Amino acid sequence: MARATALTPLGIAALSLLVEEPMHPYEMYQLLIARHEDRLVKVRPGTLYHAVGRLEEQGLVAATGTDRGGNRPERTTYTISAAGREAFTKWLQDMLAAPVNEYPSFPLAISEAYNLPAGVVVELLDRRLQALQEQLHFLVSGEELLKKKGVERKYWIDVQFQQCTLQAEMAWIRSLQDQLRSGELPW
Amino acid sequence: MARATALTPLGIAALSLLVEEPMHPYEMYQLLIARHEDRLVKVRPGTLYHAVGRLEEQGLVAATGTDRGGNRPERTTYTISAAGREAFTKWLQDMLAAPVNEYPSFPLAISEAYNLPAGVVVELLDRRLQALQEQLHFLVSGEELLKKKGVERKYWIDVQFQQCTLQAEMAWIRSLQDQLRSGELPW
DNA sequence: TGAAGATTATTCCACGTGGAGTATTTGGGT
DNA sequence: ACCCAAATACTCCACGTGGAATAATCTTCA
Repeated sequence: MARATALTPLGIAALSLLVEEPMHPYEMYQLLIARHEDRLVKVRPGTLYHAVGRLEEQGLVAATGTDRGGNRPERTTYTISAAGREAFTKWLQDMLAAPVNEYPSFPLAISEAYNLPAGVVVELLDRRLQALQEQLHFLVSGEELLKKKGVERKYWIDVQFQQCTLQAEMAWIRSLQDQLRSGELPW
Repeated sequence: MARATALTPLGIAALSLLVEEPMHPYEMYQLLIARHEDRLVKVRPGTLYHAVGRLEEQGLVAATGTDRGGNRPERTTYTISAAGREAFTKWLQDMLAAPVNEYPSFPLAISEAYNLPAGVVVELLDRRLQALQEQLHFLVSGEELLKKKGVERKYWIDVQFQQCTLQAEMAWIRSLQDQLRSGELPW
């Protein structure tokens, strides 16, 4: 029940699963992958075990029973505590209400782009646009699948958000390319 | 001259400064703060020294002379190497050409938002909008200052990029709020 | 039947980060 | 002339991450 160090995204993902029902870390891992949550959180087995361990130390989850199937290593099942539910909703509220700078590296690359010749920058951004286009297609078809399956929309609003920001980035890149090609932006 | 582990953003910022001229870590720190580069990279004195140390181990920079002013700890001046210049432009090209998922936490928060009542979500997003509005103002006034000072535009295109993505996020949030308020999106 | 490979389930270690700590020195006020 | 605060210039430690290692069991195809 050590001091409350800030919750990590993976810790949040774990708590979110434990809100549904108690489970053991490896089951969390499988669920996160199956649900494609790894699009939103970096999911790595090693990190997950550490994350759950820390949640336990902080008293947000508790180990409740350790069954074993066959002779495999025994699986420890964890259950979320009242404090865990509280910390989870608190994190959620904080993250929705207050933006935090997470220092993505594309803006940094953009700001250093003047170190390269204009023509090269245009060409590199072309490649980026292609990759972004693919991501967009992926998101759109994913959305259609979810719609077809009849999954309630409130469970996948993040897909629309990602589409929205993706399109904004693409539009900006195109406009920069135009300005570089036309010479409107002196380089 | 150890193996080439991936360059970190702060390492890139350091290299970028050393492209201009040799200097010692603390001068880098001052310059990064003075130029407000800490908007794009997380700049922490401790981390900076480590970052430069690693660059040296990788042979991307070299310590060239250690003067001392007064009786203060001696300052080691670093110079960028040919390999350093190469690694720098390579990073730049890679980052411009290929998007990398950096797992920002707002999408995660969005995707978990269904755990809160619709009314609360709307209210939390209101607060977020206010904060984003302030950031936008800050960016716009920063832009005006740079324009007034006559700084060439190629040195601050990142400001426009940030404005663009900020506005996209705000627009999306407003549309989500509308859908929640009107009940168009069942919660 | 038997070997190869995937799956299950977890531990361990090397690395980068960031906050706190340290020690000197300059500048500003009284 | 003196004291305090800020700046200068770094070092160190605790923590989170992620990739590799481990080891057993289940599947699959010849």
